[in-house]
Amino acid sequence: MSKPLVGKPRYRAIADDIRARIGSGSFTPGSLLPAEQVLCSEYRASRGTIRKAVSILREEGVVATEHGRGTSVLIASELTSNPGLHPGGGEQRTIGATEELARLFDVPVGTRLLEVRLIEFEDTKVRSVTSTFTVLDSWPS
Amino acid sequence: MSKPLVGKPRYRAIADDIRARIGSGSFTPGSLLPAEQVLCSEYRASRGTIRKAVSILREEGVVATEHGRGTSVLIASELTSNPGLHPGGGEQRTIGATEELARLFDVPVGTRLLEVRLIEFEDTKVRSVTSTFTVLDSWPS
DNA sequence: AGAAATTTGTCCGTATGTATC
DNA sequence: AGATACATACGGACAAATTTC
Repeated sequence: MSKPLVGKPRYRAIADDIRARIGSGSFTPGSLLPAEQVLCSEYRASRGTIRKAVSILREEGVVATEHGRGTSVLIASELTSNPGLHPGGGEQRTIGATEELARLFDVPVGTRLLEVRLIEFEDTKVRSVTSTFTVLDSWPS
Repeated sequence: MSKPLVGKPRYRAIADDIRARIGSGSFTPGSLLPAEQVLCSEYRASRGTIRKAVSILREEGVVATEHGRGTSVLIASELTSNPGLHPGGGEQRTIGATEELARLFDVPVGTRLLEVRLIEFEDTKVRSVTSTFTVLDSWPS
């Protein structure tokens, strides 16, 4: 771990750590994350805290969870080179379809989507944010 | 209440009920939702379940929560006439800024945003989804 | 087919911390 | 300072879906 863990909630620190492990290749796309019980032991945290951490990554489209099966890693080391969604940062990235987007596209949750983001500025202030999503391929297969 | 509450988790049934109460005008924009403790009593549910229900409405941009203050209603009976985000449904709605959008716009979470959604079809299949967000006004003041 | 083990989902209760009024 | 209200974290229990044997 070797994380400060100060100033932010444990569930967020854990989410950051898991995200980093995905980015570094410790967890590879298509594979399953360790079970919640295992993560509880590893991080010495309760299941609720672990589930909250994983839910963050799920929201980000980094992983997708299936009842009774486990949580799959969706994206790879793109994470490290992925500039994210900050103003002035990169303008596109791949994500796993969230529940809402999956419903719109009528594809399974976790389907890889390309997000292209356009940010319109007014001076230094953000005036509008536009995101366009398209399906890249299907997932799991 | 008088709800079936079957086939869906209690936290979702409760979220649906609160959303309906907002839509019907029982809870008006700008006012605070009853405290979590009160909702616990009303729905005879644990605090975790109530918090999960409220978090759904927060994700939807229907309400915004402030630590130590309470949860404010953001939108009004638009809810009932608001077609939402289904393909073929309406194309715009107002939401409260989620954490990510708030960061991009550099405004407080819950700031009212206008979302305009454009859905491109290929035959009957959705090819792309584009959402544009702009700031409507500030919140709380 | 079916039983058992695994894994995530839901729900409860409690305690403590932190922000606001 | 005190009261109120949300945030975080723990623990336990059972249900539901999947996989494995």
